Amino acid sequence: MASIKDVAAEAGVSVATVSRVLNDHPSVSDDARTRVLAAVEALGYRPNAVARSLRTDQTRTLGLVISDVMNPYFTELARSVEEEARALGYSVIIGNADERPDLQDHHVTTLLDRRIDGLLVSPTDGGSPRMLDAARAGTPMVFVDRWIPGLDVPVVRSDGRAAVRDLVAHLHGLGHRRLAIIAGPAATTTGSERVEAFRAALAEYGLPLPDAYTGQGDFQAESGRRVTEGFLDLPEPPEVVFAADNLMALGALDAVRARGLRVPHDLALAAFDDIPWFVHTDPPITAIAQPTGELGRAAVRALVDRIEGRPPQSVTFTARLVVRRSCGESPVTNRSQT
Amino acid sequence: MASIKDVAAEAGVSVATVSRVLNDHPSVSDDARTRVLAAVEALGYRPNAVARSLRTDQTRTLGLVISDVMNPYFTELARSVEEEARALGYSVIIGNADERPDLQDHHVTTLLDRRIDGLLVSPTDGGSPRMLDAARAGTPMVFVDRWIPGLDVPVVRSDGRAAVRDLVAHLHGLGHRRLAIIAGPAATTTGSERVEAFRAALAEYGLPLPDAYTGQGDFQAESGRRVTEGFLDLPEPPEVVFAADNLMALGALDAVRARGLRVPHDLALAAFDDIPWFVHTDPPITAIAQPTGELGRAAVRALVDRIEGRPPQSVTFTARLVVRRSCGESPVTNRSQT
DNA sequence: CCCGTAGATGTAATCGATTCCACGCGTCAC
DNA sequence: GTGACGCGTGGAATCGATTACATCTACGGG
Repeated sequence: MASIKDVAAEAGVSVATVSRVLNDHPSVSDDARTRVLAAVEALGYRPNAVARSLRTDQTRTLGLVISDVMNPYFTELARSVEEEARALGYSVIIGNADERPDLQDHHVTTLLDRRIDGLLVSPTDGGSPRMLDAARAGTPMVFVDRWIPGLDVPVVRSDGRAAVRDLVAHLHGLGHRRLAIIAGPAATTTGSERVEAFRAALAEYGLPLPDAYTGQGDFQAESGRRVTEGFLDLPEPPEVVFAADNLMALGALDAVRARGLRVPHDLALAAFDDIPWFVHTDPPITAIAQPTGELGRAAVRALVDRIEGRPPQSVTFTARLVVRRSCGESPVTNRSQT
Repeated sequence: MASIKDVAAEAGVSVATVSRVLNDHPSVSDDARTRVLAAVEALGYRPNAVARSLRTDQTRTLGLVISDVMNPYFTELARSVEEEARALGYSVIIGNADERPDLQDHHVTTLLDRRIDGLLVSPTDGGSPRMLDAARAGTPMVFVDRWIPGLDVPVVRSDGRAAVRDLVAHLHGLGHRRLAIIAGPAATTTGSERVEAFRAALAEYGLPLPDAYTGQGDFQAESGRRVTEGFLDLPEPPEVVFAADNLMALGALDAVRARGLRVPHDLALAAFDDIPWFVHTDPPITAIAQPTGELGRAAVRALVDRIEGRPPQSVTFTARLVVRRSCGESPVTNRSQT
């Protein structure tokens, strides 16, 4: 593969001049520029990004560490992150942590070894040592969706409290009184926040959230199934199950079906995180939708601001309730579009 | 950030010795090794992968260029690719082409500029110039799922002909005679192959595949919707629609619903590419399932073989039919598990 | 006792870019 | 006429690693 030296030789100039042409530095004669460009064309030369990175100490690459690529929410997040990054001239390397702290650490380490310019993280746990070190050492970093308290790292996320309140109002209006939740891991902010929001909203209606109605999940479908089975085995099962993410809602749906029961007739179901598929399930699932694309784009902008020396900003979006049919028929006026 | 020089100074040895310890070269004294390791620990030193790559001319990184990350089939493929690559000591950079040749080119260029060790591609079109150049220039490359004829590049894919035959048999057994297909872009191998397989299978039953029943899609949901609407507007609409990928099937489902019609009662539906969600749609969708995980892993192994100097092998897996309820009730004996 | 050899280590070249510094030359102002 | 200045250019240092080659020491055999 041709190097800058070959181009210089071909054009009859020094490597310095070639470099100047390539980075369009002002002081290059038209003549030299033309010859260099011709040589570049003739040799099919492309600058070696590795060498350039070594010298300039920047890779124009962002790392994105997410908890689970197979979760459509994160897939969409990853997609929007890549799009915005590309628009700003950066590439993205995605690390899939699969909700495992050890994998998360592995990816953070690898990304740091590759000297990525900045890190976008949706932490799986309370914060692995590697990540904390990196944050404290000043690696440009932004948390997205989930975050770790006590670190001076901007957070881009969405607030679901209002939407959870709307959801509980909707459920209460439908006559439901025994509401249960499948929570996410307590170590994640989204895991605990959603439970708290739900509990608070219930309290407004004077409803309790008994321990028996608080199942512990891990954001994966299987845990949704397991917890839901537990609920159904209760002497007095809940009337509604609220899953703290979309995958667990799917597991819950499976569990209900496996018993030959029906949603919403025998058990109503709602989920946090809306995804396109929820329109097509039987029945369509009522969910709380985050502006996922906005989230990803804002996170990238914050990170790039930080990298390029501008002050980065935390951003909080607002999630909203999308009513479908999985909680029972609702008054037409309360109906959102599919 | 500490460099190898700092470590050398701290340990009181030369950088050469540090490098030897790090790459566990045999001729290093125990004493030196201990001191170096202590210095590494003390400084929290991590080798700079960029510098290492420049010198050794290998990045231990694979590029994966796929057509659409949001398509669950490709998401799963990407996930299995990353897993296998990690197991073999490689990282993966994913490029999402969004079925756009220009984006595909952009990603191939960027990946090549970064001097990735090898490229895994599921081409969007007949082959962009950049890719053809790279293939001919000897860049280690493997095609996965889709491929470009006439290139000396191993192909890892699955053969759906038998499954398509099974599908047609299933449909014929259910009494359907007017079968239509939503094809993918003719420029992609999967686009044209699936139509051919379908046509051939129909021929075995003496059934025609009229042009009116051959809709042109682009592997995206919207095209499935559009084509299906066209079918429904026909004086004699088909009884079954076979979508050449999962997203177009979803679009078709939407189109049927939008007219207040029902699947399979008014129009039966089947899809190529099975995904977990098809179990949960209303009705569950009959699909042809590829061993996606196997595909991804085999592709990585082939590519790494090529990179490390072993002869790479093309691999073809076999897809299989998974019968659900979207084509009508079928005899219990013919029922696959969900 | 000396030489050959093997093991441990250091010096320096190298990978492919960027960039500081110096140099030559032409132009312009005084 | 000359000094100052600016432009275009090239030489060489540099980024952080790897590795060929040289050097030195110790040890064993003849």
